[in-house]
Amino acid sequence: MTPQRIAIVEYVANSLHHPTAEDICIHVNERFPMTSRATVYNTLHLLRDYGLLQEINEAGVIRFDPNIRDHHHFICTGCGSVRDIPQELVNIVFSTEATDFQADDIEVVVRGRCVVCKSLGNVFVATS
Amino acid sequence: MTPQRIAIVEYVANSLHHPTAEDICIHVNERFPMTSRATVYNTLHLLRDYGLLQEINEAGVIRFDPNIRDHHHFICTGCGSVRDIPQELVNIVFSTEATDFQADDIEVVVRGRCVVCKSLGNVFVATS
DNA sequence: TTGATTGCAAACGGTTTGCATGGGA
DNA sequence: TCCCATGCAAACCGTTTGCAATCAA
Repeated sequence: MTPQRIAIVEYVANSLHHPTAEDICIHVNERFPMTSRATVYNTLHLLRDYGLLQEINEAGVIRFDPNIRDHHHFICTGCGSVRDIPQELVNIVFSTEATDFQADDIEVVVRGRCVVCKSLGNVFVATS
Repeated sequence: MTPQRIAIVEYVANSLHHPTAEDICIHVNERFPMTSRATVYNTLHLLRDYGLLQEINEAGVIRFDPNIRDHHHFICTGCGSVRDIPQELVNIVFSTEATDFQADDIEVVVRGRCVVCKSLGNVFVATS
């Protein structure tokens, strides 16, 4: 456990908005300048391999989610933010009779507008 | 409508496995050598803009799906293939009372092993 | 002649890798 | 001493863009 790793873990663990690797790089560098991308990615992949966080790939960009319980995701089409939806709120009935594959995991992604973007009338804003 | 465009449309329309842009490039070049990536992407984006196909982004790679009806996807963790799941097979009950966002679209991704990988015992094969 | 389509090559952005350095056990 | 985390830079891969050549109307 090095200072850089602690900073990465703390930042991801305390974030509610599923930061991208780039977000994490920027914030860790505010506390520990000169922290390289390699270190950030290396640490995040270790955490993932140990099952301490989830990777979610949204539109080609990997985001990191400290919530490892079964849950689903809401993605705002206004501001690009990603939030968790507790498993309990989503009830899926999936008829497996007509299928020949073995289902190991079901992921639900809900897209729409968050309360802020809804009130602001944001319809689409590039996530740059 | 140029020969290249017709080849692209035919290939995507007749494919059941949701080809990537690279897959499409390779197949179109078998019929029309020298077809450039720019042409393939350009045509695919046109088709998408006209609503004639869907883009699905799986693990950072864009795949193209000629099925534009509402449906969901199964992704095989053995061979990486992607298949459609008809809307009718998936029944989602989503309680919106506890949420403050506006849900516009729900996407379900089922991961598991297809019938072939199940019988071959494939657990994970890199999709290269 | 005009506009759209094409091929090429370079740029782009996020991610991964190779390698030398340096600190801790 | 050995191992492993680190920083840097380059490579990588899929995608996008700029531009000149070409084709059809």
